[in-house]
Amino acid sequence: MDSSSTGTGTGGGRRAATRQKLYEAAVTLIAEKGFSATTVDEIAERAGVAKGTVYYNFASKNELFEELLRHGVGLLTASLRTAAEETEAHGGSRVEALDAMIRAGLVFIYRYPAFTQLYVAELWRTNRTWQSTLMVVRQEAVAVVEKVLREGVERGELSSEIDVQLTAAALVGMVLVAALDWQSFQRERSLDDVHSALSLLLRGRVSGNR
Amino acid sequence: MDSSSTGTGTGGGRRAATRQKLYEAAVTLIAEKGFSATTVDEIAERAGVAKGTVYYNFASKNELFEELLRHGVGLLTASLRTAAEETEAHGGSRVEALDAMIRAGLVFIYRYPAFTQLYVAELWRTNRTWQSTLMVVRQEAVAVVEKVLREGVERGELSSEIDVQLTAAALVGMVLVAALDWQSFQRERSLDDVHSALSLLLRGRVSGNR
DNA sequence: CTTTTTGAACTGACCGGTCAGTTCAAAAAC
DNA sequence: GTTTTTGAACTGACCGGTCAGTTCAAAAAG
Repeated sequence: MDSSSTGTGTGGGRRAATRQKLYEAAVTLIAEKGFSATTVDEIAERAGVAKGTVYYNFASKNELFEELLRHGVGLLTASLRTAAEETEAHGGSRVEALDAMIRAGLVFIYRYPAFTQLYVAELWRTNRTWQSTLMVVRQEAVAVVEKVLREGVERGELSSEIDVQLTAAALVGMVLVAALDWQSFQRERSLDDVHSALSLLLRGRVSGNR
Repeated sequence: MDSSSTGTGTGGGRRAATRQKLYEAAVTLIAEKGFSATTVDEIAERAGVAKGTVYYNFASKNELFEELLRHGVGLLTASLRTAAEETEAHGGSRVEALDAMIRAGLVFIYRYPAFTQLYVAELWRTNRTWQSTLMVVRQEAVAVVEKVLREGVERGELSSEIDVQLTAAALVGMVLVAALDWQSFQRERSLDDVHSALSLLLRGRVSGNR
């Protein structure tokens, strides 16, 4: 039993592969139409799998969704952490680490636009159904940004006036919305364009003060 | 005959009052549960109105939603424009105008959290149903920010390096996400706290460069 | 002033259709 | 031989939209 303990990886058994297919099918459908407008039959069909298989792999439509959330945010935080650590290893400043994380965030959204759409659409809902799951994964992701901000303040790279929590939220929002807008309404721009614009804001070079 | 010609306002006839009640009922329900999880029966019940009345006032559930979107974003853009104009009238800089608009945005989200949740949840969906409506109202709101940015660049207050469209998106995102996070996860903070944090970022005082 | 008429606004029971979730015997994969 | 998948059948609840009928304030008629 439990041959799928490794979770996602390609090495996983048949089971893991099926779950992956279901994730991919569900994420695009739910991003397009929302959770409750998406039917289990549709998910199964797009995944090329029988409906019974969905219920063999997940207890319910709800649980499929919650595990999808955990799965996706796990990928994001891993990516952010890597970006921060690599900057660290190369002796970069904390501002450079934040810059690298912005880029990592953009790359993630570029690769998984559907997941990002779905996450944004659900995060601030007053709904009790999966809010606990969402709060946990959100905190996991935000904590990575907060940590780097705190380090920046300690080292004197960042103003000690800043409110770490609120600034973290603002930075995340900046990246999230700029990236989604880029994907939805300004497809012609390059990732570098978007990254430059955000980098300018982060480094305080928009209003050319002082 | 035709006593309801005035449309919305308080002076409007019975019809306008009913529509207003339906907007208020729909906005909270849809923010909580999403569009398709919200039933017309629920909306009618919360508005204290019979189901038939919904269909007397709106062609469909869909149209009710679209008019709700237009209504809400109309309020927002009016508020943003006022903030910008008042700064102008007092001889304030364009950066101060942006700052005032950030505040106006926060006040709006504070007053209409449900509408904001719903807007964010729907804006970047790949759904074709009401995307045209959403694109129109979004453009209306973003244009106000872009205009002030452009003026700032012309007057030399803002760096000419900036990309107006992307920076506008980033600023909007910053406000949107910081405010929603504040409302959802950090209720104890004051509006001034949030405003200060965002103002710092706008004015480039986070990374104390130069 | 009183009676009658009008029609916009509202009501709520009802209908056709849909969906999540369950079950299970049999096949396929390992 | 065990695990996983299949796919069809079934259920019971729910939902968007319809429509025949009701209400009532104000206009028209007397």
